[in-house]
Amino acid sequence: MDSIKPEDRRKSSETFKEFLAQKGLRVTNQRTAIFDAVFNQEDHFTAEDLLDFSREIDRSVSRATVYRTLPILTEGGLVKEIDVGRDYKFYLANRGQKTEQAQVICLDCEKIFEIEAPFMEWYARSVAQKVGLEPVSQRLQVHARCIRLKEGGSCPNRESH
Amino acid sequence: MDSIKPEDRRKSSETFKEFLAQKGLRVTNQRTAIFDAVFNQEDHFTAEDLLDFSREIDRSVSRATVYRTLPILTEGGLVKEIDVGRDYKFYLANRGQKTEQAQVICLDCEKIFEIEAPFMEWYARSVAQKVGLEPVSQRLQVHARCIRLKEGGSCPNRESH
DNA sequence: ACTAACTTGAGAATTAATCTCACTTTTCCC
DNA sequence: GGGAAAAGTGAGATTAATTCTCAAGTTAGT
Ligand SMILES: [Mn+2]
Ligand SMILES: [Mn+2]
Ligand SMILES: [Zn+2]
Ligand SMILES: [Zn+2]
Repeated sequence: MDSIKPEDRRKSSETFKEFLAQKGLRVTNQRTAIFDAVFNQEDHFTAEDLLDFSREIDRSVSRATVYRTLPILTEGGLVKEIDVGRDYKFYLANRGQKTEQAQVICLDCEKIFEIEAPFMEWYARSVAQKVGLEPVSQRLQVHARCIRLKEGGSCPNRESH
Repeated sequence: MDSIKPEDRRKSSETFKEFLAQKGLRVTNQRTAIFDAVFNQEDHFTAEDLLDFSREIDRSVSRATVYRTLPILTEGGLVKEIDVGRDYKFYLANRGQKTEQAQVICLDCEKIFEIEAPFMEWYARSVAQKVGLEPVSQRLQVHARCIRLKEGGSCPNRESH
């Protein structure tokens, strides 16, 4: 449906080179492949997913380099790291969404939705204030079920949401 | 400061026996030790912590049994499981607090505070509704810093909070 | 081109959590 | 009280995401 325009991807790729240069990091084929793989994805992906995607671009990418590159991307704000309490993490290309987003995890289809949560920062601040602390970041996760599927049957993972 | 009264502990222990019986589970020394260890703790603890605490009560408790018992306690609502994104979980004796609690994690002293977060359920509902989902549970985590300690120096982990 | 510093791949290591299975313990019936 | 079946347990092996090690390959200035 809404795939990424090649021009956007190219532009992002330029940004990435600048990003690396600016941090004194070298531009390598592997890092570029990983970066491109990240921004090919519309949805959440795991490190292992990313290894596969990256290898479709550059066969030589290794698991170690994926795991080494992800922190660079997340700390640089290019990728969002999401931990919903499983024993592996999810990642998401950061295309400049709002910071006030919650994760709604459907218990029926396991899908994760990034949903705007207005005033979340303000709300978190009001909570943290109670112990004399100042928020640096906050996250809200909601585990939920389809309103429709009250009884048996799986969640319509497709267009339903 | 506010330690648990022996009578309360004994009462809880009775509740535990009923709890097990009612689920068709057997009352063993190990389970009892683990339960007592849990309710000796005021604060958050890890599975490994709990192993130590339990062994102080019954030397024979094994790691396997701690890990087997924790799900029984959490599913039974006696213990609250808390995942703040580290690679191990925390647990907390459930003494019947509000369900609307957020975790505020101090980045200076690593301490986790369970803080009341009024209207959190309502708020989560308003977010989940946007994708046609109905909340089953929700969690808000706030990473924060001491308002005072803007520059160097460690967080006064003691009475400060 | 030269080279120092950086980066990488393969596979070993780490570690929270789970699993296996021979051996106990608990329950429950007599 | 025994006795047996079912449930539970400990020790140690296993799993699996992630991190580490280090020899070999690359990058980016000179
Ligand atoms: Mn986790
Ligand atoms: Mn793990
Ligand atoms: Zn769904
Ligand atoms: Zn603190």
